[in-house]
Amino acid sequence: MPNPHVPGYDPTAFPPFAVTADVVLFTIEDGALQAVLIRRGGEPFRGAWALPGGFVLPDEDLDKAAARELAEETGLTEADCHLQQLSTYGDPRRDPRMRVVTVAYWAVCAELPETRPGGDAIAAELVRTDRIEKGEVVLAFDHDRILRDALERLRAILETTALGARFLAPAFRIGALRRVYELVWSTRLDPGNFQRGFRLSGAFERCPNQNGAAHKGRGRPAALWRVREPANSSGTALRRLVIRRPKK
Amino acid sequence: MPNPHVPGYDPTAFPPFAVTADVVLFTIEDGALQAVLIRRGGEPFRGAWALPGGFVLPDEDLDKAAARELAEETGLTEADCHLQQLSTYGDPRRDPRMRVVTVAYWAVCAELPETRPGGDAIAAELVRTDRIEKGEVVLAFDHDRILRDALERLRAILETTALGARFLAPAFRIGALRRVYELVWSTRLDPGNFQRGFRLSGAFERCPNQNGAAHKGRGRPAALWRVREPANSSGTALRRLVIRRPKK
DNA sequence: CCTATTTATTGTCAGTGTTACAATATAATG
DNA sequence: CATTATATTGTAACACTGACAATAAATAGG
Repeated sequence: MPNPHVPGYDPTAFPPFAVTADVVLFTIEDGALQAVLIRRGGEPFRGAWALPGGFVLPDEDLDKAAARELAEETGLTEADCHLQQLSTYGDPRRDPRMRVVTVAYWAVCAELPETRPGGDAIAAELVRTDRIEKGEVVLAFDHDRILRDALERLRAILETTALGARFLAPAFRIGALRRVYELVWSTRLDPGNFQRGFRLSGAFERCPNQNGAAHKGRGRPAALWRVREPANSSGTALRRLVIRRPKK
Repeated sequence: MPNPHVPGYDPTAFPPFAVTADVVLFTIEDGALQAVLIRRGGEPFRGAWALPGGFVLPDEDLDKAAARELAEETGLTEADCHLQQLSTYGDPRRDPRMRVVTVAYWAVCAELPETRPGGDAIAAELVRTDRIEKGEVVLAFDHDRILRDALERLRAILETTALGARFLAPAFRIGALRRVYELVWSTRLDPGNFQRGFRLSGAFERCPNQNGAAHKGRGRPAALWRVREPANSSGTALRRLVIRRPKK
């Protein structure tokens, strides 16, 4: 079999590379940004937390592999979450057993199902990202690095897209979205200014049945909003949002 | 050999994946943004342009593989250019012969050497990116898509980092850097406003030997500048620059 | 030597966006 | 009905942007 680039070069002469897809799935629960992790049962790194993921199948696209692994380990379908490639990690010693190149993805979802479509319970658990950033939680392989990179990407992307809304149900209140931003950025945002940026962005629209669900709390009930032109297949083409992350 | 994630799963049962590293190298010549490409000699895509690249070695890091391929095909060392991972492409049918996952990189250099350190001539040639964007040039495999993604990344990154200076010699004039921006963004920038953004960014400093090389042209000679804290190993930590890309 | 020409650099100013903060509105709770 | 909590609107100082004008410094050509 000829080489795709250099003639006379035989790739089968090399020991095979394994290619995996790992997913950093973010969600918000208990007022904190959380990552979905799985506790390792076997060696190496027995008992450590690891990202959900696994081998890319011989005839499977990378994106599909990530979506499949995510579905298998969390029960989430492609419509439930935003899934996007992050980066690829291929240090020769990142897995002590063999050469594994992993294509890392990051994802955002509103709520984690308790059970899979099949019916059996989800093995995945939630771990607060602040605990990981403080180094209180041990992650297997180079998953700590991957998760930090994903966090950085998530924080950056919130600044320019309406992706923060993927942490919430399709119909949400502005205050809830503001709280998403505050949690992800670990900062405080002025409600009035957030409101203005939110409206001027043009990325959202009022829900028609605004009178619908009143909320439980005390104060003035907020209007329900949703993302404009939602579910355009993958949700990639979200409009530019103009909410700035404070300098300090 | 056990599976890194799912026990009882044997990766060697699969046909092997080949992993390659391909590089989109940008440079400026003849007043145009150019990409460095190689003309394919063999099938498939004989005669089409392709990105420089090749197989990752069994015990080689991805970044090192990209740097090695770049050096082999263009004679550039790591210090000569900024090299950064772009994205990974793994459609099962992207190479008709076998399953090849490619980790794509993008790079920026000031000047392409004529000969390799070894002494033999460089096979790589320059192709104007505008011709590729217009579809006048046929690229092999999915390299057209990769190149377009790299272009998008390059344009975005110029907005927030001082990376544009990597298109130039270590000591450069502000006007030359402005011309880089204008070429990459296909736009016109006000010299005065560019000057202000340039200085306020704090990313640059005057060269001590400012009186050094007077330039050839007619008008007032410009001062020479350089990037602050240059060559911090990889050049990743370039300061945030505040030059905005015009809306239209 | 003088003038035209070219590019660099500084200055200006209106328009616009941002930030911090105050004020008002609306409904639930006790 | 007062209290409370949140949503929403208003405002004024301030910073930044964009278009353009003005000045500075050199060279080329007569």
